[in-house]
Amino acid sequence: MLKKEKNLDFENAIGPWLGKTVKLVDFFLQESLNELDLGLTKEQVIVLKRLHDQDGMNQNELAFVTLRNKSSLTRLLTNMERNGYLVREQSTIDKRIKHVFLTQLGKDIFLKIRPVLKNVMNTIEQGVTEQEKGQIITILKKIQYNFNSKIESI
Amino acid sequence: MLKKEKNLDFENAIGPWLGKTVKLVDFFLQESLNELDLGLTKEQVIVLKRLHDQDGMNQNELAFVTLRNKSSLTRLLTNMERNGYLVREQSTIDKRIKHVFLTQLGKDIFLKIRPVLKNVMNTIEQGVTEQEKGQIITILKKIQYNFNSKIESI
DNA sequence: TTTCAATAGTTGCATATGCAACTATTGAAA
DNA sequence: TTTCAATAGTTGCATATGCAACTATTGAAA
Repeated sequence: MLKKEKNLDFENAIGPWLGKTVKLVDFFLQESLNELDLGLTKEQVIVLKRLHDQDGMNQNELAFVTLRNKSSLTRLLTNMERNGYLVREQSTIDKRIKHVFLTQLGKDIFLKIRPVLKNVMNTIEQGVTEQEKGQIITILKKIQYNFNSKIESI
Repeated sequence: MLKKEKNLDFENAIGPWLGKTVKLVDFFLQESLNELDLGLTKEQVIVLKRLHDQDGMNQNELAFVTLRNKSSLTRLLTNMERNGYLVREQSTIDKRIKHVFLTQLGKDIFLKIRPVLKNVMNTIEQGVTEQEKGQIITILKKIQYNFNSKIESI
């Protein structure tokens, strides 16, 4: 068992546990979305959710809150615009900026998928006590702080 | 504040906190790898790590432990084979199966990146007490259990 | 006014991913 | 032996991603 110490220990480290957990959650989310047969990806769903909360954000803001590179966001929005979920509108004040608005279709679709998101969130927290919920969020905040101070660009 | 209850609450749910945390970790890991200028992706590094632990796994096993679709793995391995990190060898016992072995280059590269992985894992756990570490892993296991029982295919 | 660094968004290039359909092979039942 | 469902891996197609270089626009300094 001494040999173990020389290697990277994935069993007793937080990182790999986190990574695996999020992958399982993502699988389940995408699988649930596929069942709806709307051709939505989980990434698109997050954008719908953010715009539903705050319509008209510009692309920079949307990239920031969804933790995406602005070029990734550009193409994600292009796909979603093509599907009629949203529109981009150039700002009259600053012509560099584009505001993003949900269309009626986008709003309707979001209402359809909301139960799916709720179900995923409920499944995550099944059997997790309120105390544990507080504990994990506290620890996750701590971890985020460790990286926020190390990462300059989003 | 009553309106909040009707919406999905991303602030007090575990899922979004998990997702954001993993994204930050992944950014930092990829950024650290980019500094080494070896052209490695974080996905490739995980494969190197797994093969370093257990050389000669077949593709199915490797897909399973890295939580990847077998077609994703096929192409990930193709890229890594092209870069000379590994080789595939058809099994003589069952010709459908391909075993994957690290080359000397692959082994050398892994030793170079091991400190980077160690650093990421240390950064995650900075300021996290042993007690908290136990807590979060316990809770993550619980969450994984919730999904493992719901997801049939990997 | 002119100049030019900073900013918002886009595009080229390369990688990673999943689904569905495919090929090759295996092994058990007929 | 022959047949055929099951299995391992690959390929086509579409989406998502990040870096670097690009265009268009802004706004402040000269």
